[in-house]
Amino acid sequence: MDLKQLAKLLDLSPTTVSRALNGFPEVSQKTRLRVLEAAKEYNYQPNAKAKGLATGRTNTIGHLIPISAGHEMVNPVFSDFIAGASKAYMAAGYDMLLSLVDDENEADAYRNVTARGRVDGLIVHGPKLQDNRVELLNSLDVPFVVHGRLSSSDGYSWVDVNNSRAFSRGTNYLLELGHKRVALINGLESMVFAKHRNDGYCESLRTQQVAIDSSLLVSGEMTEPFGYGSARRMLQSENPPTAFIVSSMILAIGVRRAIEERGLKLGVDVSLVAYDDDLSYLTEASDVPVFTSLRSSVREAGRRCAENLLFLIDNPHHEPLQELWEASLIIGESTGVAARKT
Amino acid sequence: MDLKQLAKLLDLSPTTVSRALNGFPEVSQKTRLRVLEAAKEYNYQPNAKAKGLATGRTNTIGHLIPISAGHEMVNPVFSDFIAGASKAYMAAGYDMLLSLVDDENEADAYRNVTARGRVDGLIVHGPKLQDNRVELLNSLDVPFVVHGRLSSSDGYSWVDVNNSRAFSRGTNYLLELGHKRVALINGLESMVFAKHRNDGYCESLRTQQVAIDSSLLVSGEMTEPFGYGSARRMLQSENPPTAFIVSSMILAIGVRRAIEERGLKLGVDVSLVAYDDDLSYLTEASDVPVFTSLRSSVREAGRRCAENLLFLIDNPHHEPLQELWEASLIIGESTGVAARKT
DNA sequence: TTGAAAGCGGTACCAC
DNA sequence: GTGGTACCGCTTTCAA
Repeated sequence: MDLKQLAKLLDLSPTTVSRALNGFPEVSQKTRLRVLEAAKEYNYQPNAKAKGLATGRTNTIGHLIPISAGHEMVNPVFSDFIAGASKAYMAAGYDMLLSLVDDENEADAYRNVTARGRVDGLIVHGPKLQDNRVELLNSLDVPFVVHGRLSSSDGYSWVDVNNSRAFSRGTNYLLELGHKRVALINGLESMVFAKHRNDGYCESLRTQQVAIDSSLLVSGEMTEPFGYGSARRMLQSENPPTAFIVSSMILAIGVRRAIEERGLKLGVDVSLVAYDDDLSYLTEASDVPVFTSLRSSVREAGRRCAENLLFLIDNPHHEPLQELWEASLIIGESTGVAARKT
Repeated sequence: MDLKQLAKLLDLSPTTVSRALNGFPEVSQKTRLRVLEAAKEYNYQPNAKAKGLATGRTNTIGHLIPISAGHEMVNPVFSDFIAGASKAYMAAGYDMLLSLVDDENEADAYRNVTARGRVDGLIVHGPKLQDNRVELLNSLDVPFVVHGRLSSSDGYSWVDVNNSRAFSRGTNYLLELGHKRVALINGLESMVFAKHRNDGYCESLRTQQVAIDSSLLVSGEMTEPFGYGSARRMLQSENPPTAFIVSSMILAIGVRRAIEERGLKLGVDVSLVAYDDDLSYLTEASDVPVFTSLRSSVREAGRRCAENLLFLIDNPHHEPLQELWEASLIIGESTGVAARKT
């Protein structure tokens, strides 16, 4: 069922039917109702390609998700982010175009998707310290919102959680428990979020006059093996850490296993603060301090990015939207934590 | 830069340029080269909407991912599946349209996306015991491939891993270690994969003449809290299990924690077989039998689904493609396992 | 308030 | 081998 057929059925011109369907004011109430009713009855849906061709819009947002070229890892938090964004798009009548691209083809992927007119806007995932995507997208003249920040925070739209604050609080928390040797198991050094987390950790140690021991500081792929291997190595050293602050749930699984394997007891011998864990259920089950998940807040970040982008699409000359976001990251309120005094 | 401009620049008709670009044979080698070169130079990309409108194709595959309406959970394995599929699409020049839909709006979402002509085909995720999507999609006359199977395996295309076999092997493995009380922590009862896993588990017990104890059998959302709560309850009972077979890595995290909290030692007091864990690194680090990850095989499943679908799109009247897949699920080769004799 | 007709940017038939 | 032209399904002037 297309517009023409529907028009013929109603004995109206396609023009009028289109106007009625799109809520133009000049259509009489009577015809509008007739049209809407018929559209519903015949389950008419306008062809997206035709509509897009005519309007220049696609009602589609592109998400190009970077994957580490070597080991096609996808960060699992993306699924939560995507879930939040998808909801916003659905509500606004937008679709989501998803592509996983490896770093080498990234620029081409952006050029491609815009040149072919597939999207009205883009979400930029996984900003890195060396990142030219903002520059590229500005030159392509397409609206976009970055999830996270680049090395500079100026001149583009972004939504970010306050990673440095979260990690200084987490570290403070462990220091207050009496720990002197707090290890940081972090994400890849090239990622901005990891730098921010590292900054927070270091700042906390500096403020508390604790020397930074580089042997307690690692960065890597957020995988269970990396968490396990790093923690294991540290725990086997002659001067092991008594506490860990860890950058993701996946890493934390590995860290826990290393702790367990070493015969140490979590919360007794070793403390652990994991960044994006979902340990809320422990509040009922034990007396370790525990706060709720980052998963729901990543979903919220997805929603915010999406909504900001949709706004920017409708308001092309608006200044950049920037949200630094504390929610659910404040230790004592929501970050995943499982720790106990040594 | 559009076709017309490019044609004018080359002093050719749009027709010829289009033909040259699309590899039609009747174009002279000389013009073809000129055209291709110019296209590259001006970074010409055909407008996807226009092309789609003219050809009736969209070069887009839709993935409608069901989310449990209540607690917007996204199964994290989806990100791996998506990664595999995305790669196949990329190679074939297709894009992926992703939408998360809650169960109530599912049928509408399928109708919508097809009626608006947004996709050339669909991947069906998360088949349930009660599922009318195959029927619906057949009536909508759109190519699709199911990841998994419905209650019936006939008359549609699917790619599935042999869940029942994987779980009977896992259970057998535990029984051979001497366990008599093996608990199954499974996914939601409404899901077909959970039924298949349950079938495998039960079959193994039956074959080994071990009575099925329904108190050792639970189904639920694949979350850490559910795994934790279930394992905890079982371990506290007067007749606790000595081994667990668990339906996902996320569940296994919870189960491990319950074991640990109880003061039991994994691999000594209790054995655990987790279905989609990534414990490959343990092979170096310990002497428990360990096999590699399901994550990479879910990625592979994504690739297979995608490739089968693309084939079906090009061969509309081909009979259904059906792949029952053992790879990486055979205990002793690849399923995530961490267990030890009691 | 309604309709005719000209695009949007390609493809594909038909003639040359 | 190449070009003219109708058309894909919708929106949007312009005229009535």
